[in-house]
Amino acid sequence: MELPEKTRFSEWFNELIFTAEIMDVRYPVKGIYVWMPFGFKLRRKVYDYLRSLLDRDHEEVLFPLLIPEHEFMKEAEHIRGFEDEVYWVTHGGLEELDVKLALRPTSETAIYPIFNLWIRTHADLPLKVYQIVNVFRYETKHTRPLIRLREVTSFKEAHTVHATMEEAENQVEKAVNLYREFFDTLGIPYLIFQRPEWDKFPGAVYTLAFDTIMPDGKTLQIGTVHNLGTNFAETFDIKFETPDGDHEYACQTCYGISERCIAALIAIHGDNSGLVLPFRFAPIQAVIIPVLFKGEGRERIMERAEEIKSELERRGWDVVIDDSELRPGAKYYRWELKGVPVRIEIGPSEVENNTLTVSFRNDKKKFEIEADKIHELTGMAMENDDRLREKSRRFMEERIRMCGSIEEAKEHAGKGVALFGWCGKTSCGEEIENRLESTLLGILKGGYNAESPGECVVCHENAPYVAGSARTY
RNA sequence: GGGGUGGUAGGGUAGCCUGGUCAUCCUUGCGGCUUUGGGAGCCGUAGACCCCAGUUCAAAUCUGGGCCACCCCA
Repeated sequence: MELPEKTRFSEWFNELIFTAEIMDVRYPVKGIYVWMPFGFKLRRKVYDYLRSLLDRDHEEVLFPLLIPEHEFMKEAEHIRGFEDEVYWVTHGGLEELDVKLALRPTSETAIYPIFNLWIRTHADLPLKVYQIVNVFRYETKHTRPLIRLREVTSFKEAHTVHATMEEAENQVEKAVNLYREFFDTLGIPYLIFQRPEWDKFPGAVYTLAFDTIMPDGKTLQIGTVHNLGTNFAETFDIKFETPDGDHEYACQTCYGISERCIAALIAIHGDNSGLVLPFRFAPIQAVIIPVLFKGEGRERIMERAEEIKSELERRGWDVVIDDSELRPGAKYYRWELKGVPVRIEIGPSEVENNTLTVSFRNDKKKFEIEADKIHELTGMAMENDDRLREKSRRFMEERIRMCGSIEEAKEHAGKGVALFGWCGKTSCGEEIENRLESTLLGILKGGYNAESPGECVVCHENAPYVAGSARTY
């Protein structure tokens, strides 16, 4: 029952996911897991928020899971990027299908043939839609819950279409800002990189990616934004009539976030006692623990607990009273494991003095407040979340280092993100990957302030860019 | 991509080498008594040899294959 220490991150994470009842990891197919009720509530709160951000200027749609082979095979680069990992539906019952159907690994080739029908003139643009769906990838190595999955259950993908490249670039920036807001609210710090040519989304002109640093120093890609230019428009013949009557290919973007955001949320905030969750996203925001003694006003304590519960619920909190038969200490451990941000204890003394004993999950310090100051708890919970965010940011920044030499970068890329000057040439980029034995994340575009030292860490020629490298998930 | 280790109850394990008695222990679940301000105790009870084939009078144990998990290296 004892959770491994967080310093043994991999074990800690796997164990926590299961014991905190986020996911049941026992589903008998590799890389496929079950969302349990508690985990699903967490997912829902996070995705409701993500939805609310997108709903500002996107429309939600739902495209089919199955993609006919001839559509999937249209975009050459795209196919090459995914062919190793696509699941195919080849049979209907006992009959072999004439047209094989791909389980979407991502939905470009499902959506864009229909965009071709939807888009006629400049008045149809810009078009901005998103969907939250499951996608399938036949991962061959090391699957793990929430991080490397064969069925990604929570893929939010947005797809936009624009008249000009400039507008598409603009949209990329908007998407980046939207993701910034999302991760800032979750308290997940990030670095933004423009991925190297060989690591961009298959079919994209360029790819920006959000990476966060996990407790073991490896980075986790938690969001991507792609400028597709006219690459897919040319393949799927997505054209529009301009005001002048010409026909031009549209420019597209797409950007995605998966349940890796929840992996990051858990990994970054959690501690040796279990989950730590920001108030806003906690499935249970407060637990009330009645402390009952034999014959000492049990009914009065339970009544009081109910009153406090209703009071908090009126303020929109999700509250649980733990009236199980466990002793109070056992209950504390249980709810700390589950990351409940606020704990309120009510016993004979609280009833008598009209107070509440409160403890926040973060720092675990207990204190008393007057019961009629209960309205102050929301503000305190928010301040607590601010501290969580700061702590996470500090953690990340401690693991980023500007490195002046290959040797230094290699040393540091095993512990966090090594930054260095890069001329931008592919040959130097490849040499960096080989010599550092880690992944070149790309050109730093945000999330951390760093100036280029002026020369490339490999060729020592002029380096306009700061690039980063790390071991990655 | 390469290598290694393993799969026994809901979770964690012993037994396996050397085939043969009621498959070990901890934990969890359930019922009861007692207790409750940081993981209580006692009594009772339930629950397992990953799947498929093979060898054998007999397989958790040996052999082959499959599925799954974990670790190390690239």
